[in-house]
Amino acid sequence: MVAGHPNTLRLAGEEDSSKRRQILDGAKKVFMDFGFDGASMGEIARAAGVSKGTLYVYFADKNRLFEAIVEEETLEQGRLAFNFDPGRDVPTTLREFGQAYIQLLCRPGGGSAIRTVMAIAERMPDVGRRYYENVLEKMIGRLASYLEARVSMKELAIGDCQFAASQFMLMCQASLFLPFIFQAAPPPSPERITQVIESATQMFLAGYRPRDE
Amino acid sequence: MVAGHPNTLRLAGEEDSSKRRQILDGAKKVFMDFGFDGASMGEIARAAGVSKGTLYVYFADKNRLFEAIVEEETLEQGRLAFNFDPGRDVPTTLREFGQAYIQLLCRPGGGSAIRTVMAIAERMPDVGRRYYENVLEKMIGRLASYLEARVSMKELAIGDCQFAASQFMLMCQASLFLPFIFQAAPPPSPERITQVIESATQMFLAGYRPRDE
Amino acid sequence: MVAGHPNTLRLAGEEDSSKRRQILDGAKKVFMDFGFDGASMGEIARAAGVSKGTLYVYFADKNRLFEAIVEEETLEQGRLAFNFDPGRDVPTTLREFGQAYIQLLCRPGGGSAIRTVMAIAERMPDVGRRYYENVLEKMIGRLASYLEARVSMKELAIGDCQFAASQFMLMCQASLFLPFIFQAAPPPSPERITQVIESATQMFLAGYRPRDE
Amino acid sequence: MVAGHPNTLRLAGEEDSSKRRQILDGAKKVFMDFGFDGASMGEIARAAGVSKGTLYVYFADKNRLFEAIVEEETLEQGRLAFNFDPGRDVPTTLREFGQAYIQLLCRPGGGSAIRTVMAIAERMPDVGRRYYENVLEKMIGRLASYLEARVSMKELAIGDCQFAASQFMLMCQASLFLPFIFQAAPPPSPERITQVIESATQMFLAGYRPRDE
DNA sequence: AATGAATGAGTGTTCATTCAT
DNA sequence: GATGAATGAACACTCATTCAT
Repeated sequence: MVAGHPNTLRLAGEEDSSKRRQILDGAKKVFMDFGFDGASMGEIARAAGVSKGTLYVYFADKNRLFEAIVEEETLEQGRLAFNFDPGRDVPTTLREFGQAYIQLLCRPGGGSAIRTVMAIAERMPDVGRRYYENVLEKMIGRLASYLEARVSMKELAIGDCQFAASQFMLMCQASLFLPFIFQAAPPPSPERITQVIESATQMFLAGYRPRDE
Repeated sequence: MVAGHPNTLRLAGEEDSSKRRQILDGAKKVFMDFGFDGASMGEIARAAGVSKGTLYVYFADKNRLFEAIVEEETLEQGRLAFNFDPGRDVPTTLREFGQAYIQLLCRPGGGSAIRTVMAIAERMPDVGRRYYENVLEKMIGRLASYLEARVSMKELAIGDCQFAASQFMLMCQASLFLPFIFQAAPPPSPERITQVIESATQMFLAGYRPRDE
Repeated sequence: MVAGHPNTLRLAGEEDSSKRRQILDGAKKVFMDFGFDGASMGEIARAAGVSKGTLYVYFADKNRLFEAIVEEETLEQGRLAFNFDPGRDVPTTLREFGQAYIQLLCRPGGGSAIRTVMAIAERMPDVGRRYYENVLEKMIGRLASYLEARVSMKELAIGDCQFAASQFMLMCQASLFLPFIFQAAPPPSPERITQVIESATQMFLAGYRPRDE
Repeated sequence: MVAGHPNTLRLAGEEDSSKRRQILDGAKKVFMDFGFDGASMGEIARAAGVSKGTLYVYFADKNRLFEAIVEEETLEQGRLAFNFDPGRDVPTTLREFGQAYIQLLCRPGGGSAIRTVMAIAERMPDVGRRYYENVLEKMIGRLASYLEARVSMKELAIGDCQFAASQFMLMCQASLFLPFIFQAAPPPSPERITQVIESATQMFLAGYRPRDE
């Protein structure tokens, strides 16, 4: 009956129709602010400035709209550029990456994609998995590649670079992300973030600096 | 108006009535599996083996029931004992604590308290804050106290033990928690956990071992 | 199964058990304040200081409890004594009766039996009818008897005394009862009541004074 | 939040949408038959021939729907035309007005607005007050104006015309309204009404006819 | 394509009533 | 008799979804 929703027909690279764009923008705001269950299609329609019916012209149902939002966020965050020039020195690279990473996690304004996706991951495992793989794992992978490059330059001594990358990223979160996501503290100040990342960098270097014999 | 639900009258230490216990157990399962919004009072009643009406005999409303679940989980997790004997050596203490901590986070069986609380923290900030303070912050604090003891024994050189504790705990999660919570990987094997914690311990010691001059 | 509720077994004149009395008192207050639907059995139990279960020991259900209340109120108001001594002069008798009647109707403190019964009369016609017959019609009848006595003394010229009594009573309400019951005005002052009744009395006398030929 | 229900947007004079009209008609019937509490939204939906959800498209909640019904009834009854031409003689005017008034009060078909509003007036004082002011008080006022005109023509001798109007209206109810509203008697026959009003008219004239010196 | 009126299944909650103690 | 824990049917209300226009 439904011959296919517009979204399923879109070719890669085709630009969104303005209505579809409107909907995605409105829905993103509402989903991120209220979570999947807390967001109502009516609220989304209002936020998008379209009628409720129009939502269903572009998206088969609420799930699919949500998935589209997460997919877009996933792509966007997956596209984030970091300077992983293998020629750059390790401390600088780690510091800059750490900054960008924490800013992604602790985005002010509350509605954070990561929380929203975490929340629903149990009921929509594919959504969670894809977000993890395309954003976080990918980020880990890119950092890991950089680290490998420096390992082969003998500047670092790391057994499992993928794992080391993950370690670094989590250290960057220390004292920042959990209080933020549990609403136990206001978003951290830039100064605090800098301190934390500096410490993570030092620790990382202390742990993975090649041992002089 | 209502002079108080049975739960508000319970004395400390008084054991739960069996019905109340049943409800808490059923509700915990449903809330943890489906999240606050995804859980319906009907489903909870069914899971608890009581009628919907009975739910409201023991809890004023869905929010209060949820809060009671989280409170209980909070207390239970906050009561978790770790061996922080200041006389024990650092590597052993960190390893054992790390194991217990990761087992708490990555509890098999899906429905995890931490995810459920995270998910709702934006709309129920008090619930989120209390969980963080009474479980995670408390755990950090206890590890920090231990570290301080070892610092004064000159075995560690740490500026901010609270922060260092947080760093250690996050390192323990490396490659484990995020894939788990995003449903991107099955719960990690005990061996994998041991490896990760060993690495975190080594890194921690490398970073905070006192420098001989 | 139920061999008969205590109330159905009570002999006339037997005094109420204290529990039954408590229930009637509590229920009366709650029913008069909130109406039949607005009153809950729980609230009634609380007001009566007994358990909800006990309500059902004495009364088969909410309807029967309500009927008992109305019945009691009916009897009580039906027992109200007025001085209808046929020897007393008409103006005095009318004035005094009018006062008592208005005080019955416009009882301060809100919860008025008459409103409560009116409200439910469509759904419980028997209750309404019995209240009307045993209170209002009876009152009309007693006034009518008095009037008849004075008619036979040639002091009044009335064709239908029953109807004339009804006319007098309604005139006494002029400007008082409707604003009161529609919450459009505070309960009338005693002075105002006196004026109104005086006017009703004059009008009545003007209308039913025997015509001298 | 919600920018306004359709009803709030209606321009004066704009005719009701057919659905809105259907709902008002169905709800009126159910509310008048069962009272505010006795009426369920499901029953109203059925009576109106719409779905429950549709009720909430047009009215924010049950209270608002009820208020709209009463408001409409209020306006309709407030618009009732009476011939209060100051040139018409008093007995005719009173008789005709009395007829119309009693027909309003004792409308056959049971469900009477006046009873329904009375019943709820304690819990919804505004609704009660507005009904009284816009229907009954207004009617009293119009009769009072007519009486004043005749007073200045020396045809009547009345101190307080507002009060006299109220007296007349209540006398017209004698033996009619209370039995009707308490379900103690079937609606009165037209002949009976005529008699009652004739008597009220006579009494009124007897009381307020100017005294010849 | 876009609308928005309409739907009805589902929600949280209340409450008259029952019954084991 | 008296209790109060427990029930489940009913309620007001929400919201994802449909469909005639």
